[in-house]
Amino acid sequence: MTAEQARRFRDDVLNIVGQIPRGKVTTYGIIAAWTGWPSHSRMVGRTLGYTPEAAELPCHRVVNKEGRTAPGWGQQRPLLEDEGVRFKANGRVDMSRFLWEPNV
DNA sequence: AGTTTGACTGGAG
DNA sequence: CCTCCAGCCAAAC
Repeated sequence: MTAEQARRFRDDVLNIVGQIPRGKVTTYGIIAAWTGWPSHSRMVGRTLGYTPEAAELPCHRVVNKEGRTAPGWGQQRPLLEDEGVRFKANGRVDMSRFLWEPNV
């Protein structure tokens, strides 16, 4: 991955996160696939955690594919519940109802 | 330049 | 439900 590609990847990730509607969530894998780098789901998480601009975005609306919130970020669940996202008894987001995917 | 590290995923036990 | 492992791969050590 060249520096140029890395920059576009980061920009795409941030752009997508900014488009997640209130009350919806999406996954690292979906974002990675949409950028054209489907095997970079871990890079999506890294980008959100280490890029300052991510703080301006609703990055709490990004969860893993099983609907689990980010480790070490206890505020994420309350933030989601405040905007209507329901969690199942097992502590995971009800993905069948709240998953959002980017429009092509 | 080699090793470790994850805001991941999928499968095994 | 849990943990562990393999594959993943750029970034941080």
